[in-house]
Amino acid sequence: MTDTRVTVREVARAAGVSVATVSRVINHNGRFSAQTEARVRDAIERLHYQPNQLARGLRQQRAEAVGVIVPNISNEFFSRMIVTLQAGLFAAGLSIVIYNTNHDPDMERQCHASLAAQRVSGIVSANSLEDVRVAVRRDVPTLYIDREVPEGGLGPNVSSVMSDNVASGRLAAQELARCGCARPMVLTATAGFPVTEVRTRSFAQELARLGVSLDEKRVIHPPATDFPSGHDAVTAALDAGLDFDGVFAQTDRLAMGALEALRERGVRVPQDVAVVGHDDILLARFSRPPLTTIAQDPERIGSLAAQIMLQMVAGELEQGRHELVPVRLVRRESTMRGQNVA
Amino acid sequence: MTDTRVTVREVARAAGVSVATVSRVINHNGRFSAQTEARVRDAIERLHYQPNQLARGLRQQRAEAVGVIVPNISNEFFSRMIVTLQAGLFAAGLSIVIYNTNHDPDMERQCHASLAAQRVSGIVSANSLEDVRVAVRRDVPTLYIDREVPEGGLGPNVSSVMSDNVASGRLAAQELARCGCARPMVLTATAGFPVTEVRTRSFAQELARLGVSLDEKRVIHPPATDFPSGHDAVTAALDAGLDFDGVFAQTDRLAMGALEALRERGVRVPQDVAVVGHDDILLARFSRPPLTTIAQDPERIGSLAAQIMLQMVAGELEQGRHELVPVRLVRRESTMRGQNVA
DNA sequence: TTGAAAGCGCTAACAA
DNA sequence: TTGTTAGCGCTTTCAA
Repeated sequence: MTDTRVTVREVARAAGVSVATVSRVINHNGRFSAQTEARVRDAIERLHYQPNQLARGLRQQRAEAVGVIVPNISNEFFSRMIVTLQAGLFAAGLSIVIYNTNHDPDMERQCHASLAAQRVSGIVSANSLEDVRVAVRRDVPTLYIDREVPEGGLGPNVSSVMSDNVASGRLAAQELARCGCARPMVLTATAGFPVTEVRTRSFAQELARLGVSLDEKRVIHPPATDFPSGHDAVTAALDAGLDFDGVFAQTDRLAMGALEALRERGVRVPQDVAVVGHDDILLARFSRPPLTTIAQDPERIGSLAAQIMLQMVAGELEQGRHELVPVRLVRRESTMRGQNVA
Repeated sequence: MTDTRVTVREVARAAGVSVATVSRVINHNGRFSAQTEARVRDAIERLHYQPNQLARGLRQQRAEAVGVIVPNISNEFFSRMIVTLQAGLFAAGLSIVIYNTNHDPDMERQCHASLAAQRVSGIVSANSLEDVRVAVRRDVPTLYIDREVPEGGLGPNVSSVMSDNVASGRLAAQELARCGCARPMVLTATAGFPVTEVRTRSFAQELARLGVSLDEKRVIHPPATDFPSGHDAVTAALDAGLDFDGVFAQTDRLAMGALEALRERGVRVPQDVAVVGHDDILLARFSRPPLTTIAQDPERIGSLAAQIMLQMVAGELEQGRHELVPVRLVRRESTMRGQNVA
């Protein structure tokens, strides 16, 4: 069993060298003879020595850990992303410290304070509300997930990884157009959410290119992005007599709420209304009907994030990296109309 | 902006006191006049002082952090549990460091080594394969989730929290019996998984009490607990001509795979076969037909875990606490036969 | 190639 | 009530 008590001192004594030499061997620093190294490694092995990360961190002025801030880790997108992020960082000896903010700005401030106090080597911030300008003043490498970040002038300590949201909007537009939709509706997030606004814009643009116009009154901002919000928004739209024959819902949960509302009112999907979701969560293939959706790749995002974070921590980046991860359309029954069931 | 550079020294100087006094005020330790306290707090405020957790941890011989080891955080049960666990610990100033092991014993060893090196204050281990006897020798408080732990004699540093698995088995048995099932089948985990074995045993016992017997040949151990395993196991059972009229699947994913296999073969649920799942994941209400299942309460488990961990860390426990969290039957269409659609 | 020693920022024992 | 100081375990000059 790893004995918590052993220190460099013990190892040094056991190996018959100084603590400095032990440290050199551990960190591959400076020079030492092969013989010395062997003796030290042997002592480490025998004593089950575990370098104290607290002491090392104090000395180096930073912990071998990265902070991860997400709205809610039980969101499938984030939890899947974190799996690969964690694996990638762990392989390089970095641990991850996780916080959920539930989009609460105050909680977010507390998390950042806690991470500062822990002197983490970097911060991965997903979909945070925090002001980027504030972050830039910090000197700790920060990587934003799913977040529009001004590319230039932020220096080497700010990077970002996100899905190709322009492609998302475009693919959704193409799919609904292919279904022959003439009056498409959008269920998006609360107004002002950059990522979803990009998608909506791109959606409208591509529709226009295809000769379909997106009417402002059919762009709906539900209070949240969950199932009930989708359900209620569509129910309200039907009640208000809003006329639509296609839906682009910016989360699958919104889409599934929409499907339920439509079914309740006897509106047929895809015959009367075609529906495209976004994310491709596990649920999507089980909805009634199974949901066509724009799949994100959270695993890819996580491993890319790990890679970039490691580069930033190592000081290898002259400039922040800003990466777009491809999305793809997953066609299921909710858009299977005659013309595209090839 | 939190300035990373400020130390107790600066604060002490600014407040016109010694570093010891600053430390006392911060930690509510020892005595100090109200006036001194005010001056110190003021200085802390003005300088945006953030105590260095690395230094504090080194001095105290332990970090203000708890390690969390799970098979895979993208498993809904764990991610939901972690949300409340994290919140509960954060409120007490503890961060959580997370690892995924994917049930790999070697990875698990590495994680424990890493946590030891970080001198975490405690470890929450979910469904781990690690030997408890090994853990007992460690002096760090360890809390097992979903894990049978011998209650006595482990001392104050080992606790456990899990669902009431005996109740799970009983409820499933009652539900299938109520459906009139005479030849129930069980889809469980790989043999030797303690938690699921408890459920199976309790299931069989309650069935017996109700006059139904569980035939060994209808207890099936699929290779994994996911959708394909459930699908393949049921398909194989049908192919083998196994006769059954009810299924207790020990995860909802297994259950959903079973539903799909049954549908493919034209077996009607619930008319021909009634199905009960376990966990109540988000998906369960969307299956075809919607799945009756035994709901676990991961949020409750997480917050209880936080509470117990805090007690252990504070040294308030004479004995480890071993808590059972209630489960409940959520009845949906997969068991709605005439006799119990009340 | 190796060792001695300073010091990272903090807390706590001891003195005053 | 407050201050002085040792030392947690490590890395890294500086000297040898």
